[in-house]
Amino acid sequence: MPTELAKTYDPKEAQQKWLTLWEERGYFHSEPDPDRKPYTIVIPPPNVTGALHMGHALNNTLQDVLIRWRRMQGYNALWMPGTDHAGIATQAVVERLIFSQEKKTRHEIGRDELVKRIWAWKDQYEARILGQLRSIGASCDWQRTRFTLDPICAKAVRETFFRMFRDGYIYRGKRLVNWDAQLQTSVSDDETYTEDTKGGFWTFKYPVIGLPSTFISFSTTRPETMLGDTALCVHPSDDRYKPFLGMKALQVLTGREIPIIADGLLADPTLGTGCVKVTPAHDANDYACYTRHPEIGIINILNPDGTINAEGREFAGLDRVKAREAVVKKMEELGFFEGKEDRVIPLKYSDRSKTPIEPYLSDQWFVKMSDRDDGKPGLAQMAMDAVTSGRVKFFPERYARSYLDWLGEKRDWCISRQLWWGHRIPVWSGILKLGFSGIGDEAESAAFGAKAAAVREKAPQELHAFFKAARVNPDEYVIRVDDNNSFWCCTGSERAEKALTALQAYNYPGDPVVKEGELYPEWPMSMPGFEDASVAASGMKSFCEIKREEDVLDTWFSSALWPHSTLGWPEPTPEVKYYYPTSTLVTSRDIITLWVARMVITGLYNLNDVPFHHVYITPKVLDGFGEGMSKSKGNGVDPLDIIDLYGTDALRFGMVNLATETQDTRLPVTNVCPHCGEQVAVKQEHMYLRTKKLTCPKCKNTFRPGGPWPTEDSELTTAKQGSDRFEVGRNFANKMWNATRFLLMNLEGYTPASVDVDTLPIEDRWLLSRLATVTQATTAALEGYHFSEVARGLYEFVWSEFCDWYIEMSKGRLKDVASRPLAQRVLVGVLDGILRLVQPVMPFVAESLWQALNEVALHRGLPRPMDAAESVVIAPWPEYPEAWISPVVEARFARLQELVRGVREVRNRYQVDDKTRLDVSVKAGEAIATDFTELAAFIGPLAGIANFTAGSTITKPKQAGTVVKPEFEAFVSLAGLIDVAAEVKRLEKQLADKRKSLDGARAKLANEKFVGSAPAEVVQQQRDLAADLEAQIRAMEENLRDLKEG
RNA sequence: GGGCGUUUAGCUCAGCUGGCUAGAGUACUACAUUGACAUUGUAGGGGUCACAGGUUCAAGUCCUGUAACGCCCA
Repeated sequence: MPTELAKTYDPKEAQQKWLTLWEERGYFHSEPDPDRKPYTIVIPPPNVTGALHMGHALNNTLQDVLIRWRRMQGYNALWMPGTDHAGIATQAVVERLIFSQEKKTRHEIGRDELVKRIWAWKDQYEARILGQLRSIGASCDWQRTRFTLDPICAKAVRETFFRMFRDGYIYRGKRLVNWDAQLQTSVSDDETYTEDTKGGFWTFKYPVIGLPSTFISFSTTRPETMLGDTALCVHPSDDRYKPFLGMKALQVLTGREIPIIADGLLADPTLGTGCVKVTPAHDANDYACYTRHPEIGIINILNPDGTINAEGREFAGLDRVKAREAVVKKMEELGFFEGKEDRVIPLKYSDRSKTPIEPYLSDQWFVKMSDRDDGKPGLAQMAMDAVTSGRVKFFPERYARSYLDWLGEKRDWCISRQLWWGHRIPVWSGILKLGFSGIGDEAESAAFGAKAAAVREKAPQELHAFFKAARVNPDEYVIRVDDNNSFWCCTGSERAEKALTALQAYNYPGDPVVKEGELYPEWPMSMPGFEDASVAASGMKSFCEIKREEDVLDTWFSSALWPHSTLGWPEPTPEVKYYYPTSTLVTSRDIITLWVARMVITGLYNLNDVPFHHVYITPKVLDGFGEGMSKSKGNGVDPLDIIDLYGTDALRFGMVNLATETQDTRLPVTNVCPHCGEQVAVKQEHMYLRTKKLTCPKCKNTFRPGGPWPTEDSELTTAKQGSDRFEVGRNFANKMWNATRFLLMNLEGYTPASVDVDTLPIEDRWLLSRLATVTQATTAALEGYHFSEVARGLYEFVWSEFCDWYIEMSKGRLKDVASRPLAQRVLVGVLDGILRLVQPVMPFVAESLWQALNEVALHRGLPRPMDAAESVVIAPWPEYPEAWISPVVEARFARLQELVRGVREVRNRYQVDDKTRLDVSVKAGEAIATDFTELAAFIGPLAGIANFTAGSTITKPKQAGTVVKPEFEAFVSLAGLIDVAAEVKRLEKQLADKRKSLDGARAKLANEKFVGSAPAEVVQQQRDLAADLEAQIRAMEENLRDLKEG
């Protein structure tokens, strides 16, 4: 006999043991195999800045459920893991760390060193995150782990960029970005937050040119931007200003003359003076106005560090805050200041540096999304078609709309980021050496123009010659001539990239390198690896320098390729051929646009096929107060705390259970007192890490509440966090554990054999009918991504049906030599099915019990026994004959349950001890009475009955508790125990309820329209209901009369 | 401002194409403690399904509007 199971399930032991075993046996590894159907998921790569949170736990649990289920179904299941380099987030974290430790900025340590440091950070955090994923049981193919910045992904990025550049999808343009003047980079909208800030609302006036003593007033919250004003703007219908339209005003600080224009979208006649200034380069609305009126021009007044540039004339060099003061002062001196009021203004801040954002016009690279007129498909339209045609489906369906709405705008995608951490843009700019000062007479200008044209024509030819000499094929690069005396060269291969890198580093003899302390300058004449090309390089360099773009690509550019880059594209690998397109993507709704849409675009563009067929959007886990969890709010929960407290199975069950259709779900959290284990509810005032110390109401010790604290507290232990929503899963695991424990204790003499379902006793047929139903429902729920239904269905079946009823009923049979073997077979067979059904959700407890069962009953199963798989992870997904499902059997069993529950209720009402056996008689129709008599052997023990009789002519004994049901009436003799007054009261209340229901049913039936228009079966249902109720009411009235008389 | 979603028992949620005498878990109450399980068992109390209209024989479910909350986009 095997060792007996412990009394409770120990998740920690199981987690460690099975993770090791699964990994050793390579169950999670997948290789292309044309004979089998693949099922593939690529993980949404978590970024390497931090730790996993509840959202990751949810998202990855659901992916794992799908993968484990499909693997059992026989698919060649691949779950591709990896992490994301998360450009700015990671760089900002590391920069902040370096600054706090060494007081150095990134400019001081330099690009190469910073990137080196970030790689070190990445190695550390990637390991941590992958470890966390493993600990939640994720059955990823770890051998295939990728990183968005690794060489394989880099190749895909370069190739995609190159193709898009070549095909004219990538262009360089101006764009108003959110500029972080502290970090000196643009940040995306979702890296900013808005906060109400004390500010001012100034009113100034500009003189109208040509009309002496005439001024136009306007207000602004940012006076310093006046330096960049290029127009005044009023509403076209505003009569006050109509005479001024077409005239000019004087920008008094710079002396520029600016037009007075009308724009209905920008100016609001009801606000302030009705006139606004227009600063296209420093305000989003004004920029939009500029795009409608490009003739007004656009002037950038800021340096990248936030100081005023030369356009600001006398204010140049001032910081933006100082500039504001100076501008206001000057306007006051000039007499153009009209007033100021204090005002609270919503101001945008950078999430990374916590400094105010400046809207800033800069050169950026874009991917063109709109339709094209050259016959090539528009990228946005392509991705929209994939969804409208059904090649990509969203679950729940409604999310297709956010996807289509967003893509429908066809806004170009800004892909450049002024960062050092990321894929550096593979483009070199050519800078022509023209030797022109920019100041000269017309003749000089003309000569210059001619020379420039010649050089512009010549430079690309020289570059082609260089590539030829460097043995780089013409299809490995693209040169595009710019209209700004320069050209762009995009490289599409590693060799081309190396060649240009060498060319950039190569110093033409005209540019000697003078090293500090050395007497003679260096005159490098050769390029390592490209020696043959040095002559061509010299030719090129004599009139043209090249320089690689400093910017890197938006992180989403590399994540957009994830479904194919991870498979090795652009190489024609067997993986790309076999696993692409992948099956399902599981992700959160806030990145449908940022990520999902872009994966579809690149998938279609690069491989001419969608990246996945299904997109399942996960719910969002909110805190107990309905707010989204976030690091800054400090209201997140660490999944590892949950694992520690309740076990991984419980975490996973909880996650699956909360994944409902409505999507948002609250997770009330407690702090677990580190001293006594008491759960202390988290209150809203604890948010934002405001509460640093809590006292346990039970043991009075103090601790620090759980949260994403940046550092350890030397004095207080930090509490772990819990939530009673995970107790359900923990208890469920323990329930299965104990059911198995019971079984193993009763398996002595187990012999496997086939069972003939038709000849099985009622309780077996009932259980198998339920098992088949639940199996079908579970499979269907998984197919439709109804995760919560999976959890609920299995919980209900295992706990309420298998444990509460079937196992209880089996206890008697197991003691009887004759019925024992069959009971054992069914118990073992059903448990076998349960463990397989549960495996995707709760793999650790399932494996523990599977292995235990394998020791004593390896050969098992229904209807025919077979050798069980060596691990439940690779056991086949259950499927049972449709014929097992029997409504008749289930109805019969439901009646039995009704009777047992009724008797128990009477017993409880009179507080009769469980050990005291009661006499029960049942009055029912002939067929039902016979049925009950046959089942008496079960009814007895379940309800604690001494003598049981059933028949159609049974009369109610005196002093009996009564149970009235539609199909029968049961009498529980309670000689001497009946409390007449209480019983009368109870019956009267029940009668009132029944009469009310009956009135409802009768009203319906009396309504001709109902009888006439409702479906026949619904009408019949009401008739049956009314008849049932009438019979019950009659019986209850009779019982009531009896009581009152007796 | 536009879009999407939510509002059902103290709490967390089911309730899909209308047929409900509105469910589950948890919390609460009572009883039960030596043979699977107190991470348990048995039973009980607890809801005008946010509000107002409408459609329908019939509305928690469909439609319109209102309110509150959440998310996304401007």
